[in-house]
Order: sequence, then C-alpha cells, then structure tokens
Amino acid sequence: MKLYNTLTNAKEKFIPIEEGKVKMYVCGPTVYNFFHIGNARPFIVFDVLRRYLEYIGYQVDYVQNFTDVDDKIINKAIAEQVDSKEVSERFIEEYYKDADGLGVRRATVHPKVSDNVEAIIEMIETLVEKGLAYNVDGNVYYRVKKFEEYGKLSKQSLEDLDSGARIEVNEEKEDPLDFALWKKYKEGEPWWDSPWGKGRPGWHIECSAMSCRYLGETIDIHGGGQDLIFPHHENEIAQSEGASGKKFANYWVHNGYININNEKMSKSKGNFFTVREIAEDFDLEVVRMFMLSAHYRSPVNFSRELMEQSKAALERLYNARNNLVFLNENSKNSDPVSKDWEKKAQEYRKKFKEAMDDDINTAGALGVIFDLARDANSSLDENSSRGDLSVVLEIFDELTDVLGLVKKHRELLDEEIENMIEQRQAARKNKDFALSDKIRDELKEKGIILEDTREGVKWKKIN
RNA sequence: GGCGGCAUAGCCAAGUGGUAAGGCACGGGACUGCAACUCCCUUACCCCCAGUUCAAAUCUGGGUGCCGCCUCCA
Repeated sequence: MKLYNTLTNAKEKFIPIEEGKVKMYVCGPTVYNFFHIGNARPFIVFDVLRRYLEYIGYQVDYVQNFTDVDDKIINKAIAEQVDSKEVSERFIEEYYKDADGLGVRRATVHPKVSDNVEAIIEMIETLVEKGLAYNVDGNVYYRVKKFEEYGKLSKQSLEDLDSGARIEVNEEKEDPLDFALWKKYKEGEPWWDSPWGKGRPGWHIECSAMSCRYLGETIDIHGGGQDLIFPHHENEIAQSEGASGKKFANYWVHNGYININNEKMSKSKGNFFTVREIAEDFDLEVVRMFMLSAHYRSPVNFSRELMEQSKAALERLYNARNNLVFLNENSKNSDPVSKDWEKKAQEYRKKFKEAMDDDINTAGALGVIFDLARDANSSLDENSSRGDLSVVLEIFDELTDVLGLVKKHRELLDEEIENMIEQRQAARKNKDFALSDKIRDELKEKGIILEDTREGVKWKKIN
C-alpha cells in the first residue's frame, strides 16, 4: 500500500516498523462543543484507513485522544458556571453519539489529557534537562531554535517563520517562536502539581506524551487535518524527537479541508455545521458517503445539494443489496457458485484493493462497488443459483464493510406490517387498487416503502 | 513576502504517458394497474498557450483563475 507522506511530500510504500502491526495516532477533538463536519472528516478518513489496514491483515493499535484540558473548555465552563470536567465529560459522550452515527469505530484507546498529566510532566522534565525547554516563573516553554530540524514537516525555515511571526506580547519567552509546554495556574482553571508549581499542560505536549505512552517512541502513522501541520504537528515532532532522540512518526497523513462556498470551514469563521445539526435532515451514513466520494486529501465543498446526491448514491447501494438478499431468500436454484462469478468476485476484490492501495482512493474504490452493483442488478435474477447469489452478497458486504457503508441491514418485519402487505396483495389481486394504494400509503407512514417487482413485493425502510 | 494545493460533463468525482471509471441530475425506451426499484440507450474540444514524445487530461515551461498554511482551528 502507498500513502502520501507530508514529511516527504510524496506517496510512499507503507512499511510498518513491526511486521503485521501498525501503530497509529490521530489527533482527536477538543471536547467543548458538538463537533462540526470539518472535524468529522479525519474521524471518518482515518477510520477507513484503520479498517483497510485491518482488512489487508494488519493488527492496528489506534489511539485517538480527547483534549479535555484547554482554554476553550475552560471558557465554556466559566460561561455555564460549571466545572470544566463537567463540560468535557458531557461532550465526550456527545462525541460518541455522533461518531457512532457516522460509523466511526472506537479507537483501541481514547486517552484523555487529564489522565496523562504525569506522563506529560515527565516528558517536559526530559526536555528541560536536555536544554530544549526552560522555565520562567512557572511557565515552561520549548526552545524552538535548539531543535535543528524544526520546520521539516511544514517545509518552513526558521528564518521564514521569524519574518512571518507576529509581534509577541509575551515578553517572557526567549524567542517569539517558542511555545508553551506548561502553563502556570490561573484562578478558576484546572491544575496539577508539577516541578514548576501548580499549572496545566500546553496544547501540543499532550499528543507527544500520549502517543509515546500508548504506542512507544516511534510510531508508524500520525494523522490529522491539514491545518494541524503547523504549528501543532511541527511542535509534536520537536517535543517527541527532542525528548527521545528518535524519529517520532514514519508517515504523516493529513486530510484536506471541508469548504463552504469554497472557503474553509472553521470555528473561528463561524461558517460551520455541526454533525448534530445535519443529523436532523440526513442519516449520518450519508455524511460518510459524502466524505468518501472524494479523495481524502482534496478539499471538498459541503452543500445540501451534494448531500442529496450522496443520499441518492447510497440509496442505490442499499437497493442493490436488498435485491440480492431478496433473490437469495427466494431462489429455488440450489446450484453452487459458478466459475464465472467466482472469478468476477475476485476481480472486483482486486480492483477495490488496487484503488485503496493507492493512497486510500475511496472514490475509486466506490466506483468498483458501483460496478459490482450494476453487474449484480443486471445479471442476476430469480433463476440465479443460491451459490452465485451468496457469493455476490458476500463480496458486496466485504467491500462495503471496509468503507463502513451499507451497514444498516434490514431486520425482520413486524407481524402487523406483514399482515398489511398480505392484505394489499389480496386487494391487488382483486384489482381493488384504491384499497391497495391506501395500504401502501399507510405503510409509508410507518416508514416502509413497497416496490412491486416481477419477482414479487419488496420493501425497504425510509432513511 | 515565504511555503503548499487545486482546475476533468449541468453537479460531484476517479484516472499521472497509450487515446476519458463511477455517482447524481436530465432526455428517450423497456418493465409496471399506478408508483418505486431495475435494465438499455444518449450526454466531455480533460482552464489557456507553447514544448517534449510515435503517443499528453497525464511530463516540461509560461499564463489565468480559485484555495490553504505561515495565528486558536480537523
């Protein structure tokens, strides 16, 4: 498999540190609000990367943190006159609700900053000992110019950064580029004891410390949104490599932005939609479909129209699967799978993997699944063998599972609804179309859509 | 100013040297009591100019347009 590595600005063959295993860290949310669809992109993209790595046989240790100590959380807590812990715990719960809706699986570990302060302090101590950090009256800063490779991820030289740096108000720092590792306690803020007095961790250090604690000094893949490249990930490299003297991450993978009217969606611009808001109008699986229909590194525009398109596309996939299930349940042909379909299933699998191997080309992979759907729709019917039908259903589920799509398989119908369908069939037989249409409308009210096909009545639930 | 990305049909989008996947929408047809689903058919001077090559959407150079990072941000 090839992955685009921000460190080298090139697609590279993925080679894990340890054969058969992948250590992967992805920057998680700051839990002070519902997350927006810009935040949702990395959750979905890296969930797919993780699923694919597992699909091709790796054992993946996947760590995604919760930033639960932060200015924005503190501000929210003050505004609501509650404890900041209350705010972060609440939005961690809300995170899981939305993530579940998006089909994002739980990481192996979801560490919180507040549970890892000890590890953070240890790492800062190491940096201070090595002369890479300094304490000024209870605030500890990273001495950026001491880390020679600073800028290697974002491809910026220290001189460029110097000239671009805005005038610092903070006169404590030796250099404007230096950033905080430990922040001195202020009234009303959460705090921990440290060698430098009461205080709390800075933002960047948490990922370095937690990545090291849960995955070790060197990891395979570090992921996040492109906007984290600088300064966050640059700083992580400075901290982790400064402390360990070893390479921090072999592959840096960054997803592109979500735009609104071609402009970046961001909390500061206020032009964002939370996933929670979108859930009022769409099943969240549609959001996932939308995200995966473009390559993860390209910017995508978000709009209601595009959501409608994705919804229709997803619908097509569900229809194809429902047809397969229906035929499979009703097939009277018990022949085993044919050579033809055995071969075709392998070809679809191969093409799917080729797309995914090429830097997680989900749009290309979806194209393969749509080809499979069309093939199944057109070449399988009531005379097809159960052998063929089940092989096609298996490969369809196998491939859609990797993308985390088409997961809502229909359950058995209630007896009441079954009865209504039978009554309608009787009415149709008697050409009593007024009654049959009435029953169909009633079922629609209950969220069941009927389709009369040559093979019989099919039904599905409305999304 | 420094660094980086993008430009493919009405909309979305794959394709990095061999003659344009796929989805949505639109139009025509088949099927159907109607509808839905499904199927078939139809729909592209690959932003512009020049160059390299037997061959370029793909490579090189130059334009034009849009976006991002350099500051909290996925």
